[in-house]
Amino acid sequence: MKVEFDQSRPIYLQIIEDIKRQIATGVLKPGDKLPSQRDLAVQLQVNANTVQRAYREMELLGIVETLRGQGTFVRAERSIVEETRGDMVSTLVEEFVTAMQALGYDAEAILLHVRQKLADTAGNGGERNGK
Amino acid sequence: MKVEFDQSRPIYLQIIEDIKRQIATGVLKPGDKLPSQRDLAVQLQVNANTVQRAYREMELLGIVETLRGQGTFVRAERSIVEETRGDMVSTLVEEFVTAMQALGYDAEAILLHVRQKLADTAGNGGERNGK
DNA sequence: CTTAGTGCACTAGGCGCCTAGTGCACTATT
DNA sequence: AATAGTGCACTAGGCGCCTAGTGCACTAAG
Repeated sequence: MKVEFDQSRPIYLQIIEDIKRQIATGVLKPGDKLPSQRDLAVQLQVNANTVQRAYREMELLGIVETLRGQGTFVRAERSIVEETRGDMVSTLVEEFVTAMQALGYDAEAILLHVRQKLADTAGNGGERNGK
Repeated sequence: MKVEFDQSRPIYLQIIEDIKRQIATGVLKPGDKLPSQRDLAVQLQVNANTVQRAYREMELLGIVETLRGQGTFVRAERSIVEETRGDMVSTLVEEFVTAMQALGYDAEAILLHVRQKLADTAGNGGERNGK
């Protein structure tokens, strides 16, 4: 697995975001078992304590559930999955639009840039199945 | 001035981003004098050394120019201003689109969300003068 | 020359993130 | 009972960011 972490942000937060994304996209489903703290630590080439911290935080967030001696599992009922997904999207869009407006772009200009980027991506093998 | 800093990221980086944004949007123009390190520190309620670090970094980036004993000035010739602006937008759009795709959204869905957000913002007193 | 404003270098310490290592409690399997 | 896998707590240390404070060199204005 890839180990790319943004050097300027806490790793444990990035681990949480990654797992939340996997839950939101259905890669991880309710009831699924997460890798053990030790395993994920090896996989991400990170210290076990860092993974431990990420898992603990997610437990407090109600995203996962821990069974001592057995492992950590995706707790999310349907509603929570969708809520998580919704929250992530809202935050993303919110921050993007705000930042673009702060740079002086109006609605049209923002949409234009997004369309352009999407067109580029579609061209470069970044083919996405249309569902 | 407001002092809101993202707790999870280095303050000196956020100071740099803010100033780059001001340059990109024309709030700060080539030749303009930045606040002195001490003044900005007071203004942002941050230690002078933190501002010092931000200024030093920007000097290395070629964004500003320092005249010992006089102050720090926006160095950017036209070309650099536009380049800075372009870089910031590219990065923003790139990261936004990538993140949305990682969440499983296709082009249409992404555009829809952006349009929706823009519509909201336009409605809520977030009125932007049409230049 | 004196004074004020500036950039800049330096020391010292607090705090959070991360690493490293150890040990214990619990569960499931054998 | 023994073993392996798990979550979890604890200690110790390194490092980066930030704060706090001081002093020096340079520039401009009086």
